[in-house]
Amino acid sequence: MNASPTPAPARRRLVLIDGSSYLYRAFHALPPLSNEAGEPTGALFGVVNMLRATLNEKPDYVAFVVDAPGPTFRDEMYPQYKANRPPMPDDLRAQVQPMCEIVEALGITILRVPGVEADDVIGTLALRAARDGIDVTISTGDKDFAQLVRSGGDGGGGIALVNTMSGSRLDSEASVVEKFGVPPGRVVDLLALMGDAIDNIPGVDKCGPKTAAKWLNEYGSLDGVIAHADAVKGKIGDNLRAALPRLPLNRALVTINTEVALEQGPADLALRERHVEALRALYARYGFKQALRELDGGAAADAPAAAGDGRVSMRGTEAGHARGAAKPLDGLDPALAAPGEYETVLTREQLEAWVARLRQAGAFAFDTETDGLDPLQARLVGVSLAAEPGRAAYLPLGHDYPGAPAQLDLDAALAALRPLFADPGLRKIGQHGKFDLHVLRRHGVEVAGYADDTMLESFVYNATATRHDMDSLAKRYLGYDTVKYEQVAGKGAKQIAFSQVALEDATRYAAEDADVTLRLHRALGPKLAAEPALERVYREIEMPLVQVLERVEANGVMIDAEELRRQSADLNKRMLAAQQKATELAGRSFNLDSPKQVCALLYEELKLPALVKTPTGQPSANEEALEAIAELHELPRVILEYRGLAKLRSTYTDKLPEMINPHTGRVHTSYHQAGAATGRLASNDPNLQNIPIRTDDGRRIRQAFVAPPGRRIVSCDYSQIELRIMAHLSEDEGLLRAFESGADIHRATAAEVFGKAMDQVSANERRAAKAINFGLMYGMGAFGLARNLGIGRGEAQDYIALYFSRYPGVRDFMERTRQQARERGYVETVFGRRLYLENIHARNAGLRAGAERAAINAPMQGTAADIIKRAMVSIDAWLAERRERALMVLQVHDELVFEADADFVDELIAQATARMAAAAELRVPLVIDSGVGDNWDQAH
DNA sequence: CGAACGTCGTAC
DNA sequence: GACGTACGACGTTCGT
Repeated sequence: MNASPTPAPARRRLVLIDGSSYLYRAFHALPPLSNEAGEPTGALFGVVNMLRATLNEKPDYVAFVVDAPGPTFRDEMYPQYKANRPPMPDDLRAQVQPMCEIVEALGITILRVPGVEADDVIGTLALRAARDGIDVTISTGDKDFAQLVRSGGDGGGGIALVNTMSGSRLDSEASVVEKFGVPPGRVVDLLALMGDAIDNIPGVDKCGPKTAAKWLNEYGSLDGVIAHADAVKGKIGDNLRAALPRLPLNRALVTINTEVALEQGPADLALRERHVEALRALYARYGFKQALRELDGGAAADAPAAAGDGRVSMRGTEAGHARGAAKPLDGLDPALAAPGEYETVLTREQLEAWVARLRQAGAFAFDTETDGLDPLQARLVGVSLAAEPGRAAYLPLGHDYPGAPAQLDLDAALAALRPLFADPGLRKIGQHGKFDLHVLRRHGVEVAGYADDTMLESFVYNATATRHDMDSLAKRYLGYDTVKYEQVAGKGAKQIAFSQVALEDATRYAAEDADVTLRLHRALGPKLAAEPALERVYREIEMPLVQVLERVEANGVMIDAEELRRQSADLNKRMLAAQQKATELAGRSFNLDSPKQVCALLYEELKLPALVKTPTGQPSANEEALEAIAELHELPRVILEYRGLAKLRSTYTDKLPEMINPHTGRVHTSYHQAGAATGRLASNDPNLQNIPIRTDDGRRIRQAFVAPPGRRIVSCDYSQIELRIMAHLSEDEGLLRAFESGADIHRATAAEVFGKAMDQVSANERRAAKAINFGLMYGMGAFGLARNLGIGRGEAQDYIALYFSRYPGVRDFMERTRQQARERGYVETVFGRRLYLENIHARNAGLRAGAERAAINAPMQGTAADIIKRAMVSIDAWLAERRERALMVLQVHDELVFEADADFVDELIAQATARMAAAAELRVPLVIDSGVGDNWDQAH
């Protein structure tokens, strides 16, 4: 609570596990699994997972507490105590012993105290530890323990309650009040009134948690309720008066005894070294594969490296939050953590009130709900809106199920919203809003003033976090668990369309989306604003790009499906021939698509040498491996032939025609703006950024990317943009001069490295220089270069050394970059985009080296991404008045593809190349190559 | 039977 | 172990 200037030493932590509770709950919650020997394992499995989760939190002390056989003080007090509980099922009883073995092997102390119930052991230890300043977590499924919860502070530890099966957590008085309606001190009174069927304690008939809490808040305590029992009216009042005599006993029974005499104290419960071999045997016996893997591989998992020099790495702050502090997200505005109130808008009046409220607010968050995930085909089902945290509306417009309430007319409702969305002065906030922009546009609503996108805020703030979806962001930045889509619509075969979801559930889910988006923006906006460089990347590059990408996606690209079908047929013919040949050579049939079967055939049956290994150490059947043995046998070459053909057919010629949108007749990829950590876009559904070009068979596919009659395909691409950026960043004189002169850069490099005149450079020397140029940008070493060029490692090392002696600025730049990564924990692009390197201080040398390579590559790849994004925004602005004449249809990292009227091509090329070249001011010129044709292949 | 993982291969 | 960033097809294994 009280923030001290220097970080306080971490509190010691004790976890008390209610073993019996977990065993029972896991047994009933999980399906009756068994291992290969037929022994039941379901409950065991649940308990083991819970234990592993518990140990991941690295507690200092742990106890696994179970009931000892024999009567306890409660039985003496109340002979019927737990009398209606059935005997333990045999299948569960069989799991008790193995469970204890696993607990022991994990290094956890098992406590079983005769004559004392597990609850009282836990209560006693919890209180003692808290008094000693230890933070206590009680892990149980039993809500009775809520009576012990307290916040830490003033030298005392806190006592928190977690239920790992439901994921719920009570860690403060306030959270208990929120859940039960009464503070921890009144929980026993509440339980006494409610009774407990499981323990055979009858409470007040028809009195549940709500009534009990109401009475307690009215009369202060159980004694107060008893004193005023006559004042309670109605049937339930009679029930209360009938139950009066037993209420004091009830309270005694549910009160956890915290003063039991115990031999052990908290200090005796220190976690011991786990017994790996014993665990391995137990896990193997019961078939716990995941636990086994963790046992074998998990030890290598490094703790995330905190960034050096006291700068706040986002990763670092997260780790800090995660460490079980009482408030999961310190420093968060409490208004952003309060529960929300959501309204279903069904009437004209409600809608008008919301329209007024949104306009009044000057900014609002919105989200659309649809009947599908393809933004170019989905139909609108509803819209949600929020203008202040905690208050949101869901406007259902297409829910259709038996008994669905009447909803506002779609067109009328959109007509009411249209002026809001069209007003550029009214700021709109979304999460992955490109999707919603598509949907709204297709329903006749144009959006202006799309000002903030929380996905992009998160991406620019820390691109390293791989997920930027709303659920993850809410968890990460608000400590908030959202309602999941599956929770309202089901999953798998049982999933229903959102239009079938009951309005109540739909509102809970959809309105929350808008609410959480707004809250996230309130949380992330200031974080971003505190970093001016990042704020600029977000404002000046990413946000303007959203609408541009939306247009590029909506434009789509025309595909000649007939051409692809012809190619598929041709590929198919050749695949069959290759397959027949392979069967002949192998002497039997096998699945050419299965690396496993290929390996078995080549290395075991045919005894060919396995020269290449996969990253997991197994013999590989990849191209390199097959090439290596192609001299020894005909079969590898045939497999390679087959593979090349199969790849083209399955990934491209068969797939692309399937992806044609029936409404537009074109293919619309989706660009993922927060896809690549370096800032590059990623393309999917389908991926149009990896259409083949290097081989003739592959390149033919580009002939199917066409323009309609009277139009042409125009391609403009940056020439050697990443190398130019390397020249800019390194300020290496030789490299700068080479680009200044406009020479062929690989030839110039070869001339420098091999000490020749430009026109004396051989094809082979140029090839080597090109490999060096590219390899360096990826952080490649001598080994990689040697493999790439098929030369010796020593020779490759000589080339690299020679290169660095000719281009010393490049060497210095690379060293500077590595150093910056180590010191600050991140590297940045020319425009200030940052990439944090998680593993830059990893103890594992492989991970660390990988992070260093990424650090070297990211400024170049990322700057190139920034530049083309800026160019896209600029070109799109110019095209705004000329959309009939030309469309931007594809982006492939350093290339933009357009479709244009034949008589507009020259003007387009002039503008596009000029704007691409002007997208950055570097120390070298940006050069753009362009081409025109009837298809993408010709345009290159 | 679907999810997750491993392997392979395409692009820049 | 050894070249950065992606997506996706296919086979296989896992877990429900």
